[in-house]
Amino acid sequence: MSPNPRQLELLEQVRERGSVSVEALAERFGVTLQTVRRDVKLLADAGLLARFHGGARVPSSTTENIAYRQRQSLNEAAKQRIARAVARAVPEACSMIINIGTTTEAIARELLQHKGLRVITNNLNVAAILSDNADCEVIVAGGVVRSRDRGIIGEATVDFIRQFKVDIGLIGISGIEADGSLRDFDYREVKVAQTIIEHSREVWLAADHSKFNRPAMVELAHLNQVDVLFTDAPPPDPFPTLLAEAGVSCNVAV
Amino acid sequence: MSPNPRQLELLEQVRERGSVSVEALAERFGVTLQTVRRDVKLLADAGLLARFHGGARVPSSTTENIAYRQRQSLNEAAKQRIARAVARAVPEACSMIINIGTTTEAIARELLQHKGLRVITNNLNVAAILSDNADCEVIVAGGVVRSRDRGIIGEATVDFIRQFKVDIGLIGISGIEADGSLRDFDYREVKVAQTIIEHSREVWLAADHSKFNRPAMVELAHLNQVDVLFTDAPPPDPFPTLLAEAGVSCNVAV
DNA sequence: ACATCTTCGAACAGAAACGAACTTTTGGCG
DNA sequence: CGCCAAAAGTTCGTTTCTGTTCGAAGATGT
Repeated sequence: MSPNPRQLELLEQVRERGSVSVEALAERFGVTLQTVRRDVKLLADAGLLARFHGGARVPSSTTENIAYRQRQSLNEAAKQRIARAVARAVPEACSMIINIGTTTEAIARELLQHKGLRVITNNLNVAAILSDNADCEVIVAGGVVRSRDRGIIGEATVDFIRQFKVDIGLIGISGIEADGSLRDFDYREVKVAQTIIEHSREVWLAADHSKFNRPAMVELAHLNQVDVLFTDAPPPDPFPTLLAEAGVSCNVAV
Repeated sequence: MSPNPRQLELLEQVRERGSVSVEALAERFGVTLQTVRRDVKLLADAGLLARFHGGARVPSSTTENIAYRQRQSLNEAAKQRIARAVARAVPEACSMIINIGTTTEAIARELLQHKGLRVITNNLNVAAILSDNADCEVIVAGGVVRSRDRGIIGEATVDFIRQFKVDIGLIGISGIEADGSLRDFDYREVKVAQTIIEHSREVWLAADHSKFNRPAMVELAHLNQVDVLFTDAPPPDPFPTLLAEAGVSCNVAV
């Protein structure tokens, strides 16, 4: 089978929103319900999506996973903008480590056209996305898979990442506090992120505006370990000062 | 093949716009539809673009992936039966290593209801499937991701797997020859499979009937390293004798 | 459990796209 | 100028896609 653009976009729609009704899809593409059903059946048979009475959704869907997908569609536009800005800044043929997070997944999608990348990641979704880029060597870190977001964490993951040293370490986080500390919720994920920072020549942080002043439990790092911050809106006080003191260049995506 | 200027520009057009209709291309170049089709066919055969009914688009390996998915639907019923048989045989709360293959993915789906499993895999798809089982610890092996089937292969993968010793090693293969040798196509995958065999207390082989007498390049192992064979039809001669000699118990799924 | 409203899927028909075979044009080259 | 080969155009039977219709299957509310 060779899927046509409509079918590919259908897939994208479903992946973006988690689930879409047949009717909405028919409307979107200006075709009849029956045609959408045919497309959906085709893609479902290929295992690329799952169907339910009235529509289609992403194939994997525990409750947790859906929650994650929904979080993914939160601030979707902001994430997209950040992702594009990051992708523009990434040179061709460089090596990177990319960690867990909905923003980093958006970035991975934007990197599909880059040539000669070598990407190490502890995020199954990032690995799956980038494995579609024939001109990108994807290395996935070993370790325990967390079902919530398909992140790979744990001691083994840390050991695995230690083997490398890359040009760019790209991390997403849960929160930045007013003292300049970067924080996350899961202790084991923090360990991985710290290792990524240590093994990157340059550290890029991707965080949309909702992350500023958002509290999280575990301290991961401090702003002065970061080289570039990518975000979607000018940071609120006191962050401009903090960023300047820490020598972080701030890239606000428009 | 030596593409003419029009064909080169056609390629460029497709890459720029993602996908273009045959008609638009014909218009663009002032030639007939048939000529465009000839060009498109040529470029598609060379793998430089993918075609769909009505036009052409970039050969995103989502497409290759779909080809893989379709292979998955080949002998689907047989694989499903094998998968169910394997799942019935897997005790609760055991540890396993599962390798690459469409059959092993079907098995992963059947294991979604098992409790207390600990699964190590070098297959991103298996990892993704089983991560939906909240009561299953999934460990993914680190290494290079092969875009064709999202298998993880290479030296790092071998090293990673060496850390473990599990109850059951579950492998799928490309072919079993009449001398009892198990074979596959990719050298690096074979290395991984060998390591899995070494680090499993018991080796289970899943192979549908199409695998018997199917030639493949690289020798992976021999039947006498296998403890149980799961298949969907009684093996043809001379395999019954071979299996008996090798002490392999054969489980034919009905 | 029943009635009702949706959604689904099979079957058919018209339209569009395809591919094979054949013809025409184009551009050397003796 | 005439010949030849390669590229492009033409024609036509075949395949693929899409919309339509209608009975079956699935959801929903009482």
